[in-house]
Amino acid sequence: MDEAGTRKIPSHEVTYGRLRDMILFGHLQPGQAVTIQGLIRDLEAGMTPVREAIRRLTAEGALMPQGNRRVAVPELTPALLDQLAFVRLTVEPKLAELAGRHLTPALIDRLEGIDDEVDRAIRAGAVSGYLEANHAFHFALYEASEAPILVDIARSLWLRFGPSLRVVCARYGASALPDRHEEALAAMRAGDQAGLARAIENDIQQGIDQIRQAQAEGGV
Amino acid sequence: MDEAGTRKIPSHEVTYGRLRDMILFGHLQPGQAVTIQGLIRDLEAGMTPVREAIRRLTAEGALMPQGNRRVAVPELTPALLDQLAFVRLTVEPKLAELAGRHLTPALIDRLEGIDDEVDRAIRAGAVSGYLEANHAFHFALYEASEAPILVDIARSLWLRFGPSLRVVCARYGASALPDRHEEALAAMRAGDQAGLARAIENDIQQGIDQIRQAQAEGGV
DNA sequence: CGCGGAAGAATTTGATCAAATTTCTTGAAG
DNA sequence: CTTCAAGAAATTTGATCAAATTCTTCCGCG
Repeated sequence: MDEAGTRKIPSHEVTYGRLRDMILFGHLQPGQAVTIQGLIRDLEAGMTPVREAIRRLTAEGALMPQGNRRVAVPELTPALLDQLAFVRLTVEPKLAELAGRHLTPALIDRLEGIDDEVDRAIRAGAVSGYLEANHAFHFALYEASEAPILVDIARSLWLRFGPSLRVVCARYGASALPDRHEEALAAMRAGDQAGLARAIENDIQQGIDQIRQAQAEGGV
Repeated sequence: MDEAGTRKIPSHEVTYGRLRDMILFGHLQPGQAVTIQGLIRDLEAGMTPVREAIRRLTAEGALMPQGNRRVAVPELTPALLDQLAFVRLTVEPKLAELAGRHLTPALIDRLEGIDDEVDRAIRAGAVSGYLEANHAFHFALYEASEAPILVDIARSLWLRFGPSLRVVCARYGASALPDRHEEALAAMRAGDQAGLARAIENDIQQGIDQIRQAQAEGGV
């Protein structure tokens, strides 16, 4: 048998996934700096995997080179949020519409199951659980679009969005969060692609409005 | 304080830039594989810089992991081109419109100078010169938008577009290529932001049509 | 006798780590 | 306030190990 190590997945992939999730689900706050040495300690990984993970996430916009040799989670200014909103509201409804053409009953069932998790997390006030289940719902749907370039772009947008969303959740609680998924699921069952795209658009718009409101109230 | 510093550029940045330009300007063909060892030889760089350059460009969609351990320049299928077209036609006219709000006479002069280079390259049939000058024109404009997220996305799209564009140029010659830049420059001088966005949209549409036509005729 | 395929060896390539070097930051002294 | 030195962090090279591809050889079959 094999020994303890899973040799199938390279260490740099694992390290990338861990760091990505830390950013995506808000375990690193906007503005927070990351160092190679610090991640070597925290993630218990070697230097090469950590370096590559940082480079990848920098290329995806999840990290930004700050000044000379530092890298940090970027803060979402109102101007940046406008740009994010513009692209998200273009790309993600399109993904939903495309996905609507390839939906199977099995996938709809799976999405309902994920949405149940979202609801449970909201009722329990579990911020991390909400963020992860909400992400899972959207990307399980988007993957069905069979449009890898659009999915890539959506991933990058979510990485830029995640840290700030976490801050909002922590401030106002998870109960005030958007869940237009019922609307989306109804459209899926009805085979209504345009309605599905609209439901996703509303869901996204609501999340963006939450962050805009939080920004207006100060303290990012 | 001291003059615009001669900050030393790390080797991995230089290596990234070189490899990126090789892809962007079609010196690597669609489907062509790249190896770490090969790039160490060709770019005369160390292993770490090459690895990081590959990771970054993979994250940007300029390279794709092929099967088990290889990475290659992805081929642009009709389905992928549709996705690219959708996002390019959304993001780049928007970039043009935003840039239109920050145009200065100096920048317009500079863009005219770059467009002269484009024309010269077309008349000379210089494919590489055309690709580089055309890229310079668009991104000199886009940079003025002060919308870094949209610029990032546009860069990623161009990286996915470049190799196939080169193939089309090489096949039909550079003289059949789009140059709606005059239209764009006229709109800039008139302060017509909507017209500028339309001109850029036409320019992009023309480039996409060229590749669609080439794909329809076979041989990527 | 020639052809084809499979098994195994050799070479190439990728992944990871550790050490050496360079560069930047920081804090104290002039 | 500037300058210099010490320390920490990032960069880079080289070495080592693991995985995969390629090449070779040999056996069986037509």
